[in-house]
Amino acid sequence: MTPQIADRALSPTSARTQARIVEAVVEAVAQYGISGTTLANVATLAEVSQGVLIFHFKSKEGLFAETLRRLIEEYQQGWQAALEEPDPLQRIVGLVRSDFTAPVCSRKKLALWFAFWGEAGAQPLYNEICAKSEIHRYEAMISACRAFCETNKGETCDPALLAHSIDAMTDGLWLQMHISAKSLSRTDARSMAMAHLRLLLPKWAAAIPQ
Amino acid sequence: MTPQIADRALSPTSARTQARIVEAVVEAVAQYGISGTTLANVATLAEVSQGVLIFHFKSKEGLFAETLRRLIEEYQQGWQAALEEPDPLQRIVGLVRSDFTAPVCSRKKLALWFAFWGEAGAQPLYNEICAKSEIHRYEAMISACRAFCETNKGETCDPALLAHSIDAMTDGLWLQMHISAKSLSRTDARSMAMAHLRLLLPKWAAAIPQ
Amino acid sequence: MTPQIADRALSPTSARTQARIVEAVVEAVAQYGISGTTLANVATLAEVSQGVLIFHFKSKEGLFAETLRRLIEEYQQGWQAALEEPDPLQRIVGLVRSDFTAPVCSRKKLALWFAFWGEAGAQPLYNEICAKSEIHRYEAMISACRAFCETNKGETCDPALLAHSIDAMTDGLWLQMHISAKSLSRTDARSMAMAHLRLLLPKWAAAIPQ
Amino acid sequence: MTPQIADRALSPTSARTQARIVEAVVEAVAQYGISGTTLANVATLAEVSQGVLIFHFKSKEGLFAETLRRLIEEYQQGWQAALEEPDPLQRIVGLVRSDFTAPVCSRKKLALWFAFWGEAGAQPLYNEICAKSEIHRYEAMISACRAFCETNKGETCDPALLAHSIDAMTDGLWLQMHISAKSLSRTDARSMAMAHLRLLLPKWAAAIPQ
DNA sequence: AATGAATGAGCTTTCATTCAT
DNA sequence: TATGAATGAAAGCTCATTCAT
Repeated sequence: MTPQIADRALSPTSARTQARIVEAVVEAVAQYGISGTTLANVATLAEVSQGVLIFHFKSKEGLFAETLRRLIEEYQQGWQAALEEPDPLQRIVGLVRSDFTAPVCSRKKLALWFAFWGEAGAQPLYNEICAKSEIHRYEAMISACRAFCETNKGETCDPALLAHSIDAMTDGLWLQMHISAKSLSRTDARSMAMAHLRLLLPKWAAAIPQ
Repeated sequence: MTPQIADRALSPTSARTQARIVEAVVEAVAQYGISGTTLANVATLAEVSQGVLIFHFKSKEGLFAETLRRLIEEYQQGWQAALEEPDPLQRIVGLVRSDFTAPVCSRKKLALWFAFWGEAGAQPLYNEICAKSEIHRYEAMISACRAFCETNKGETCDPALLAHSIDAMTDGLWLQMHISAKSLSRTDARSMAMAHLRLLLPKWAAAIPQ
Repeated sequence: MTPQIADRALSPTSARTQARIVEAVVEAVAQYGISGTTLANVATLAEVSQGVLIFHFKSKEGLFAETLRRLIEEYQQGWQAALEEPDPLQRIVGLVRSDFTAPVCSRKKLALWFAFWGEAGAQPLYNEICAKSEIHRYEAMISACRAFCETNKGETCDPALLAHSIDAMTDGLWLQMHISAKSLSRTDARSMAMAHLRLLLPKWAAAIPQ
Repeated sequence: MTPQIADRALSPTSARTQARIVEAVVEAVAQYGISGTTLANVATLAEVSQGVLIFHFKSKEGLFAETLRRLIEEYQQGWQAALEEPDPLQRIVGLVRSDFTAPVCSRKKLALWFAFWGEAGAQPLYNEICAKSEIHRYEAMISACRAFCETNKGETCDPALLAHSIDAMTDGLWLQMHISAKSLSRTDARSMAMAHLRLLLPKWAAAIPQ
């Protein structure tokens, strides 16, 4: 969706090669960290020559940025599916649950997210890409919250507070899964997120699944 | 508390130099990220020669590890002060609030934490240091939660759930402060953490400060 | 015969570059000694960048080891030619004379041998490579000596003693040529080796050339 | 005999410290080779600070040169004892045997000799020191040989050839002991040297010991 | 499109030497 | 005399990038 060369269609061969390379970056970053990931070990993992990496992505930074974009893209496709749900509460539930699906929330993907967040403090490019995605996602969440509050006029219901609290809990659970001293499993984390949601919305607890 | 050479006292000169160097690492990592931090720019920031870095810390990795240890040490000294509080609930409150004090929760320190967490996925050494500290802190939190539940026998009160939920929220708020698309301030984050606590313990909400 | 990468054929370009580099190492060690030979001066002598040295030989030690292997290889090809001689005595003579040919016994090559032998006391790798080659060569000498003694049944003739004595004399002459206080020439050394041989085998003196 | 500071007597303390340092150099060179010997590991072995090395020997090269001088000095004191023998043949025998005494011919000392000879190709200073010592020793040997030939007028006897052959054999045996693929013992080497002498002087074989 | 040898700037590290104490 | 922290030049090595093929 955000290919490197936007104005020209990629040949199928190129697309396949690029996908393979990005996959190798994911593997390398998870294995060696961002500072330990070199074009050489990416090339080895992708079983291509070093030259093609530059050929397709122009520079190492370009390769990393593209990898981040695809990571975000995949994440986005996950949560956007939840938006089709007509009921606002179920939309909120769907958004939260999408953060704990297997492809999004694997050990490898979490390592990738934290690797980029770790660098984001210093690399404005990553920061910007991450921030844009986060805003996008937050917008979806808060509009679901707003819709939910609308439908429950009698109750005091602050959509912003709700959205922030939900997002913070999700992010925190991701961090705990990543550092994993307590080795929190994906499903345990999801259960905790749901429990938090029930705590936030005690009146609708029955409608919120495990 | 965790000096580099544990079995021999450092000369005051050495201690001062080492402190200056570690300070420079903090600055450099916050500014350039872990992968952009070189011995050269650390030496420049500390206004010492590159040689002393190795002289005192043996290697770049040793320097980073020592920096991480001191970061954790500082953090720990913050939350351990809260343990002196006799009332369990106030101990919990104190632990949470200590995560949002200025020295622990500055933009620079957050960048440092996330830089290390980003690398922790790949660097077993960092992972181990972080994990050990996290366990230590979690122990303090859960024992406060247990004591709190003890004193409130009538209520259903799961100390583990309580502790996990509190920690997850704190971690999530740190992450949001770091990525900062919504530019969450330290005091706002603290307020949200307190609100979350009141939500978890509605019966004691009045005893939980802003 | 002992290429760096044994399981894959080198491209002609690589082979040429590697040969050039090894040649430069020989020059550098002869000129500056092992401890004075740096990747920088090898690169300068070979007129290549420092990077290629590592690219082709992985490390400085790898480069030195390969140089030693090629030195031995060249030496070996010299003495193995002598083995084709059918007469055992002439085979012995041939082996001895091969130690004093121009390519094997130049000032530069001697400097190289002694540089490696000097380090061999401390570097197990060099020691092993040297020892293996020496055993190989000694095997050739002693089997020639055994064959010679066989054909001269009447005489008392200890092949091991003969072989050891010949080798010791050769080695000693090499050392004297290297330290060269008396500036012993290659041909003078060869004459002395031949004289020593005639002394050891007085009955066959006439068959042993100058 | 050749102290670093010739014009001023050393204090006993200094002399002791210097001796200890030189001993450490011997150890270090035998263990790590010349290129692996640093002031740091010499200081560690000698259990002194790095500063004193420079204080006493001015530079690393000065330290090495002094070590070489003391090595030679010790060697010289060994063979000069043999000169007191009135009989020329026994003087020759004594000179040869002095090359195979325990202090002169240990694994460590041989490593030292070859380390310096290895560098002598490139370091004029070492070369000069070695050469001077060698000439000195050769003078002693050839004058013994001349005296021997004098007393045996009837025989053809070339003192230079004799001396060269003896020295070459000794040097060769040293080299073989150093590389030691065949693990030649000191006493075996001495026996071979004696056998060589008997071969050179068959008429006097009975007077030449094992 | 793809390769892989080559480059060269810059990295981490080493180490002889200096110097305040 | 002796120490050991500090220096700084230079070492070995890494790695993003280039380019002839």
